[in-house]
Parts: sequence; structure tokens; C-alpha cells
Amino acid sequence: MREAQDTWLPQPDLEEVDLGTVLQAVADPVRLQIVRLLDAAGEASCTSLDVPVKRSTVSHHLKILREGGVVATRLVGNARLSRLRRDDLEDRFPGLLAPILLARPPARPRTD
Amino acid sequence: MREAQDTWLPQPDLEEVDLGTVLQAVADPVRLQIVRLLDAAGEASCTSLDVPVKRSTVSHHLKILREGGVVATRLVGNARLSRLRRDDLEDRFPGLLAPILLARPPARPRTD
DNA sequence: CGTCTGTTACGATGAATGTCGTAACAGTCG
DNA sequence: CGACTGTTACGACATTCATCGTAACAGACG
Repeated sequence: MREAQDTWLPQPDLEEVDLGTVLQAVADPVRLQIVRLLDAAGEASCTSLDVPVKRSTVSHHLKILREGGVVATRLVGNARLSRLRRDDLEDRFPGLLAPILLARPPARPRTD
Repeated sequence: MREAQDTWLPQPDLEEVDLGTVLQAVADPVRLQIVRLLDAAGEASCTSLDVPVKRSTVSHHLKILREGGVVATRLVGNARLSRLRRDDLEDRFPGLLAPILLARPPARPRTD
């Protein structure tokens, strides 16, 4: 269960994480969906994420989330498993992540 | 002290407020600054907001914040006083606003 | 060693948006 | 009533960004 020995993709230091960047990261519908999927699954690879965009786009979003300090990615064999930096975010912006994950959809669903 | 009799600009119903829209609204640096100024001042008009953009842009941002459900604007005489919908947001997304308002700036200031 | 799967990097493109200048509009005051 | 202040609406422009297709790269497996 020790993942500290694994190789991790570069990510910003905790105190360098900017609130606006985090908000902008999770503001995107696809990225918000990714964040929630990661929250539910704990860890997920690029292909296992069920989002309606191409793989290259998923990788792009994961990169933005990682550079924004929202997710961390470790290299396990052939896969890159990404997870939420829940504890880090909780320490940096206490109480921010929970309401985002628990938020209910608006009363008027997408009727387009 | 009852402002209910005042004329209010149209704003989305509480349950129709979308999380992504709110996050996208406050993700912008200028709008985040406006939100914090409103939080500190309680109420403010367009010209009294000290932000480094033109008045028309301030009005644009206020419109986005209002349409996003973040602020409410009432017409008082010649002025349009905007304020945070703190109670509404707290009811819709409990705990979301507080960490945003209290967040500390990143450790490494803009050195780019 | 060769192949396959999974992942990412790169370049291009269309859409969204932050910003501004100007004009129009409403309320106030003399 | 006329002028002034404050506010917003509209159009335009430059930038950013989400998306995609293709190609390159790494590890696993036979």
C-alpha cells in the first residue's frame, strides 16, 4: 500500500497551488466529471475514465488538473493512475473540495 | 432595512444555479476580486469597485456573476448596488463560499 | 526481440470570452 | 426643463482554450 516508492508525475507544491487555477480547473464540465469519477473510483487510468471526449482530450484535462494541483498521477507499470489530492487540497483550502463533490445538479436539467 | 420592496435585477432561481457556472464565475481573477470586495463591503456599486478594468468590463463581470447566481443587484435611486448571495449560496452549495473567501494566496507569488 | 496495448506529445482549428470604446438610458440636482 | 453623473448595452477585437487527429513513446507479454 506504499505508493511513495512509485514514480509520480511532476506536480505543484501544496502552497503554490492557486485558488483561481483550481477553480478554473474544476469549472470545466468534463474536468468536473473527471474529478467526481476519481473521487468515486479512488484511482483511475486515462482510458478507464468514462467521459465523452477523446483520449487525447482526457490526457489534456488530466494535465491541467495535475498542473493545477488537483490530481496526482503515479506510474504503475504500463498505466498512469491518477487520483485526487484530497488531503492536500483539504489542507490548502479547507472545506473547498467537499461541497464541490457533494453538489447536486441544478433543478432544471440540461434541456438542450 | 427591508430591501424586499426594492427593484431587483433578474437573477436565477436558487435551485437552478449550476455549480460549474458558479465555479467558472469565481474562477476569473477579476471576478474573484469583485466577490471578495463585495464580501468585505457588503454592498457596492459598479464604480465603487476598485478593480483594474474599465467600467464596462466591471458591468460585464457583474452580469456574469449575477446570471451565475453569485450576486444580486438592487436598484436604489441612481445606483445599482450588488451584493453576494451568501445565504442563497450557502443553502445551495453548503460550505462552498467560505473556503473561497478565506483562501490564502499561493506561497510563490507571480514570479513569471 | 517483436508486437501489442496504453499513454502522451504535438499541431491545427473552431468556439468561447475577457477587454475595450462608444453610445444610450435613467435618475438627480440646480 | 436642462445638464450632469452613474450605469448598462452593443459591437469589435485579441486571446485563450477545448477538442480532435496523428504520431511517438514506454512497458508488458509471448
